[in-house]
Amino acid sequence: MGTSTNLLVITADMREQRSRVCGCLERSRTITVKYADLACGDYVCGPGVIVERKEAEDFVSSITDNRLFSQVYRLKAEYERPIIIIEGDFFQTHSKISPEALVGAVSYLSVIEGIPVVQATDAKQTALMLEAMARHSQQGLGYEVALRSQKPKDASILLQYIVEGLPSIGPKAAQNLLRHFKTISRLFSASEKELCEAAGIGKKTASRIHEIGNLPYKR
Amino acid sequence: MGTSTNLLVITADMREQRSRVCGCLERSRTITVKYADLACGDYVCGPGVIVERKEAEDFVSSITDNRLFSQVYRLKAEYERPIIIIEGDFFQTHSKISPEALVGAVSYLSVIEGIPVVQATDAKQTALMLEAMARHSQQGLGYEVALRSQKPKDASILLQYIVEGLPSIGPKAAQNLLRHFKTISRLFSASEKELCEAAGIGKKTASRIHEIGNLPYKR
DNA sequence: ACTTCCGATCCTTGA
DNA sequence: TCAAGGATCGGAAGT
Repeated sequence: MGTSTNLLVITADMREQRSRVCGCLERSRTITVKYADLACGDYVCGPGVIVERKEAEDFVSSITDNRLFSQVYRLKAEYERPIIIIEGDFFQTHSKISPEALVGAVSYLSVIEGIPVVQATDAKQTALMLEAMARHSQQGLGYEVALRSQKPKDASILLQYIVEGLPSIGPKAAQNLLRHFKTISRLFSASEKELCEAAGIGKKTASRIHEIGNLPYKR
Repeated sequence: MGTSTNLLVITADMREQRSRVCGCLERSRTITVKYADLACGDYVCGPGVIVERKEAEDFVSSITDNRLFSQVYRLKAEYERPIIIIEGDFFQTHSKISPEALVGAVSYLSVIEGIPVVQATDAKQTALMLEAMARHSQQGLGYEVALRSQKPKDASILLQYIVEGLPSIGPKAAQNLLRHFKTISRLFSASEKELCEAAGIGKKTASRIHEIGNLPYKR
């Protein structure tokens, strides 16, 4: 078919510049690679399409140390269609993580977060995949793309994120505190006794929170 | 064991009944397998979650004879969240299809259709995956993922860490804010104008901080 | 992601 | 009514 006309652009994160994937992409005739400092993700393949590329080892360790989940949170906040590409076989890493955890992670991403998880065998295949994604998202396939609707960006999750910074406060306690005090400002002006009134917050936790809120910064 | 309470149901298509996948599923303690004549797809893992399972060879031939696309159409028409599981390595089939076409198909499914394409090595892994998907779609995670982890222990660093949770506030700005206000409590009770007095904080950042500190939590 | 472990919270008892 | 005990929840750390 009388081919294509428009130039395809992929914007890659600076840190990926020296990767084999970028090497392959730059060799491609149909793709122009640009570089930028991306706040999250590694490759922008088209409007709203962000790809986070992870080598198998890195995928596994990002599960282990919780990086994956905060990354997903940011990807979803900034782009319509985040995609994760895993390079290599993550069941074959030398980590002691259980297979259930790996399967669970993929299921979590697909079912709960709605993020496609694509597996590639090597950098070359990743590059090929990125190229196809760029083509699809920039030129479409002849008809309009029906993207799943994205939830309106939720500021409440941001508040929770901040409150979770407090020691011994996880997601549950953060939600309870915010439900009770409504705003962060009020949360930090509350007395120890008032803090106890929030569900799940006892004397001990209350005093810890209060202490930190009023602890003078030394430096 | 005390685990869960509600049992998980997966509805499989009749034609899958004698497959190894169903064998594995039926052996599972947590899953109940039911059978039905499904109009499309192979496994219903939860409300709106349909899985189409394809062995590598079948995946490839479904591309060449265009079956894949009509199947996807039906899956999307009937279910909220279609997922495709490919069993085996589809780059290793005996078909003459080009790698580009394979990669292109996966990209199409992910980018344009928003359908996760999950690769499994064998029937057992497929079963494991189905189980996780059933659990996630029927019961959710069962817990909440922590937005932040590895909180620092040292007091001053902790304060900085908390303040860094604010959007567009990095280490530098956090330090400046804390030096100026000394405590988190005061920082969050400050007015917009007062916030500007801290080094490196302009009108825009100040208003952002103030906004977040007084933003009511919705949930 | 999952599992395990431990401390904090909450709930019941019983004096 | 309140303190002591145990059941439960939630956070943190490890795989």
